[in-house]
Amino acid sequence: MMTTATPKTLSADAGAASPTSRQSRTHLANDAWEGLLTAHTTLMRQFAAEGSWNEVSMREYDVLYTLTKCTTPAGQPNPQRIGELGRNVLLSQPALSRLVDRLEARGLVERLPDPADARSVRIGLTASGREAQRIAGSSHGVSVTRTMTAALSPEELRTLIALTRKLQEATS
Amino acid sequence: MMTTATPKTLSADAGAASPTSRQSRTHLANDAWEGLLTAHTTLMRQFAAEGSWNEVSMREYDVLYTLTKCTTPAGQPNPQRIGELGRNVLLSQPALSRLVDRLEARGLVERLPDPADARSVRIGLTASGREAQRIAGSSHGVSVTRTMTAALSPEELRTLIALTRKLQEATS
DNA sequence: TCAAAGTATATGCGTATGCATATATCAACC
DNA sequence: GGTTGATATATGCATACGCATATACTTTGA
Repeated sequence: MMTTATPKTLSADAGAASPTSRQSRTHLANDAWEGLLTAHTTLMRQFAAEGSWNEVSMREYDVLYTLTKCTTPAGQPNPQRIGELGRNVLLSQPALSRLVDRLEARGLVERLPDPADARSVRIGLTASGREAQRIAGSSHGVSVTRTMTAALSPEELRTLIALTRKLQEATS
Repeated sequence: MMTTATPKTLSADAGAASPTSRQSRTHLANDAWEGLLTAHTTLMRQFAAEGSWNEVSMREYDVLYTLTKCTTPAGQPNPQRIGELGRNVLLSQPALSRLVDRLEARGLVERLPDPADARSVRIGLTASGREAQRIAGSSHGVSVTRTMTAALSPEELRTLIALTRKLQEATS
């Protein structure tokens, strides 16, 4: 999906136990990225098809989930800055600002002033927002669990977690 | 980024060598998906920032690359159906149809009749399209190689390829 | 303390996207 | 062979997006 040119033997030599047995490091790196990208596309489609995204779209859910996830060490809800939310969502800052507009208009989040910085705005979940996240999430979570466990063993899941964490850490 | 609710210990217990040491299979599956999603977001941003996407946007490149990649076993260029292209790109069919419109207007691809099926349209790369892919791809390929090899060893890259392949196969 | 540079969010505007649906063709069945 | 349902792509329309920029505030440094 995304690599330099002339692949030809892209995944043609994967017959044996060791997939893509002997390749240049460049080809290996690009194949890995392409694999990640393709898996992402395939899984996104799968999860979009299953799950009920009538109340809340997948991208909106992504924001609501991030807000649910982010709690203080003590477990208190912790309204996030728009910029912070943007780190998790593949959207431009203006697009995210307007996504928050729409969520706010529907009463799912609220813009709160930041006591420490008057430029900033804290986005907080409302009760409805928390509820919407919970409903969409339960359906989605089942879907994710089913698909991921069908494809990978627990050990492989752990390996995938470790590898994606390394990628994040090396990039950010 | 995307999981069911009440995560709390999302990646908090990853202190030791074995990350996310003991978790329910459900939590494991959702963490793996979240990891994949976050890595995707982070890397996409990275590759968008590097690389020169002036002539061709990343999504356009994705289509051009797919066309470059798809060749007959003999190595002949193999114009793809729009539906086939859509499998690789996270776009709706109408959006892809119009993306092809724009690429065609710029002379990067051409719509060819399908001899076997008059409903279908084959999308073929033009010389300019191949050239545009090559130029964008060389810059992008360097970026991908640098980032991926900085984060993961060759063995880890191979593992990631294997895992993402399993995910695709189990899903599609 | 004030000016200049930096940061966080919002808005104007043109374009791309998704949903629903239209159009054209194929495939199957009678 | 003609009708019915499925498949491949295209178009109308409302909406969401990205880029450039504006606005508001903070930080730095003289």
